[in-house]
Order: sequence, then structure tokens, then C-alpha cells
Amino acid sequence: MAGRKQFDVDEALRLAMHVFWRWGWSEASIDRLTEGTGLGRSSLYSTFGDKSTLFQKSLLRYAQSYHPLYEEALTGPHSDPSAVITAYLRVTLNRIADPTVPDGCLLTMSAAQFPALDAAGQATVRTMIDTLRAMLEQALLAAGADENEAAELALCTLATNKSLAVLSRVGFSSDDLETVAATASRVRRSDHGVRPGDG
Amino acid sequence: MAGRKQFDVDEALRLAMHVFWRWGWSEASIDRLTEGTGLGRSSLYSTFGDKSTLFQKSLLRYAQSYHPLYEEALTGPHSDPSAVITAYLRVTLNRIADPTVPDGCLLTMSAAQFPALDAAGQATVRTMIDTLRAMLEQALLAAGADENEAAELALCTLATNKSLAVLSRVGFSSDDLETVAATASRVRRSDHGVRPGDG
DNA sequence: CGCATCTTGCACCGATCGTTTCAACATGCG
DNA sequence: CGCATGTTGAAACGATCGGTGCAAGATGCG
Repeated sequence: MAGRKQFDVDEALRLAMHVFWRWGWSEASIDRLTEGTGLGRSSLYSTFGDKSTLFQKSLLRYAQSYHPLYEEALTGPHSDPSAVITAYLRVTLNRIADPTVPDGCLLTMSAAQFPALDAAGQATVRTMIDTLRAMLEQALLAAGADENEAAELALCTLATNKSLAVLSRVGFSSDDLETVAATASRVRRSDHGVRPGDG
Repeated sequence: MAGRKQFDVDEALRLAMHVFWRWGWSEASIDRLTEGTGLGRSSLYSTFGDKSTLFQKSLLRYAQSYHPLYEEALTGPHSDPSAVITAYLRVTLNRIADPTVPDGCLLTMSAAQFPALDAAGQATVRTMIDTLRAMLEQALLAAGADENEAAELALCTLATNKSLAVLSRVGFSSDDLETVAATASRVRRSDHGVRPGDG
């Protein structure tokens, strides 16, 4: 039962990364990590150090194994920026649709971490969008644009709101955050006739 | 020391919500909640129920107290959709800049939950953007557009990536996610001469 | 084989987790 | 006052947390 290592270190790290993605930092207990990797506690600690160190290595492993997937889908040469973005986000969407593989972010709370987002909570979130949508509808009408775009813009604005929260917590600068917000504000701008600098 | 309640229930709930925002679900222990609200354990449990119930109520309270802030900044009537979006995201940015108030998302992991996002982790994230930026630079050059836009587009695409992860975990439909991704792909499309349906 | 070296499983550590219990106390009503 | 009702602080519950110690077992080398 002992002697030389009876497992592949890199595969074990991949499995550990998966546990962290599935459960998040706090809910990924040592017991869950040992179960998910198949290693014993001693092997886990002697190979990867304590939980913090293991999480660091998992994060690095995640980032390194993550981007090649996108590169694979985005083989050059590229001539259309929109196509690049579309292909990139398509990979994210496909991965999100598959609940068995890590999606585009290791740093959001896992479902196990907010046990209480029930129907009432969902409705509350919807209400938040609806208020924004109503304002956008009004503005689109006043600008002579298609008011049916309001729902789409409201959704995307909320999405930007969430991304700002994530990026700030990951450590992006306020300049970067400003850039994201400014670009989101320019979405489809030319479609409803507002020129740069307006507003 | 007892008799009638010696605290304001709504204010206590507000403080509890703040603790959940600051620490996240897992790291918001009962001790931290009692310290943050000023209540004893008995008062907390008898007033709000167990931790899950308290989190539900905090989430609702968060959503309800959150949107009025945006409405306040977005007094109508509105005539410019971009201005509405800009004002909305401006509130988010201002709140993120202030570390003492809840920002735009209660469901991202707090800083206390990933103790290992050090310089190495930051650099890894940067590498992920740089790869995307290089592809976009190539595409922008081929399309005859300004390649300096690549960094901005890469950042915003990553932002969309993160927002998709959050929205999916909150329970948004795949249709909604598709909408967000499609809109992100159209960002500044008309600026570099790519028509709808290309690619 | 003899021995050093490494790995593994298991028990165990103190600390903290969410939750419950309970006695002491303050109030409102008769 | 007497008593029911409700609140408060504090102690304690079992469970689980991250982490360690250690003996048993397996290997490589002489």
C-alpha cells in the first residue's frame, strides 16, 4: 500500500481543481478533496502542501488548461474581430451548458454556497431588470429607436454590472472597470443614432 | 437586559446583509453576524430563524434596497439609451470604489474567500487576456481597423465571459446567456465596418 | 538480506461551525 | 403585586473544519 507514489500528480491536481470549481473555496473541504482526487490526506498534504497552496496550484492549473480550449476553437488567421469574440464566447456558453466541466470563472460562488436563491429571489432579480428595462424603453422611444431592444439592453447592462463586481474582486484596476463600463454604454450606439460624446 | 426588543429589526437585517456581502455566505459565521449586527445569538435566531433563512431575507433586503439607489441616479424622463446605461453603470462603479458599501453583486466570492489570489494568479489572468488581445489585434489589422482597440475589446470580452458565469449560476436561461454573448459580439461592430451576418 | 527512504491509512488534535437549551431578567396586563 | 409573555446572555451540544503524528508497508540500493 505504499512505496512509490500510486497516483499521477498532474491528474490529481486536475481533479482537485475540479473540486474547487464545483464547490468553491470554502465548501471544498479536505474530505471532499480527498474523495474527489482519490488520495489520502497524507498524500494530499505531502504532495501539494496545505489547502491554500493547493488552491493556488489549482488556480494556476485552471488558467493554464483553460485558455488552450479557447485557442483550439480560435485557430488563426483572424480577419473579423466580431467573429473572434463570438467564437470565444461560444466556447464559454458551451462549457456552461455542460454542468460537468468548469465554466468560465472559478471565482463566483458555487450553487452550494447560496442555498437560498429560490423562486422569490429569482423574481426579485427579475424586478431589478424590469425597472431598468422600463427606463430604457422610454429612452429608446424618445430616440426614435426600436423599443423592443430595451429588454436586451437591460439584460446586457445587468450583465456588465455583474462583470464589474467580479473583475473588481479579482483585482482589476478602476481604469479597466471604467473601460468595461464605457464600452457597454456604447453598445449598439450607432444603431439608434447617438454620436460619440453625446449625453 | 431583557423585556422588549432592544434593537430595530430592519436595521439589524441591513447590518446582516452587509456582513453577508462583506464575507460571503460561507465566511459569514454566526459570530461575525452577531458582531456585525450587535445582537446576541438568541435574538438573531428568534428574530430571523437559522442562517439560511437569514440569508434569504438578507438577499431580498439587498435587492430591494439596491435598485432604488439606481433609480435615484436615473431620474426620468429619459431620451438617450446610452445615457441611461452610463448612469446605471456609474452608480455601480462608484459603489465599487467605496469598499464600505455593498457593490453590484452579492453572489461573487469575497476577497476573504480566495486567500491565494496573489501576484502569480494576477499574472495568469493577465496572460489569458493577452492571448485574446493578440488574436483581436490580428483581426482588427486584417479588417483595416485600429488595432489599439484590441486591448479594450479583449478586456470587455473577458468581462462578458465572467458575467455569463455569474448569470448562469444565478439561474438565467441559456437564451438570456445567448443574448448577452451575441450583444457583446456586436460591440462597436459598425466602427470597423463589419456588417451583421458576417463571419 | 539490511537498511534508508518514501508513501499510505488511520487516529487524533484544537478550533470553529451552526444550533439548542436554559436560567435570569424586563415588560404588559390583571 | 402575581403571572404570563417575550428577550437576553452565556454555556454547551454534536458535527465538521484544517492540519499533524505515527506506525505499517512498499520500494531501491548496497
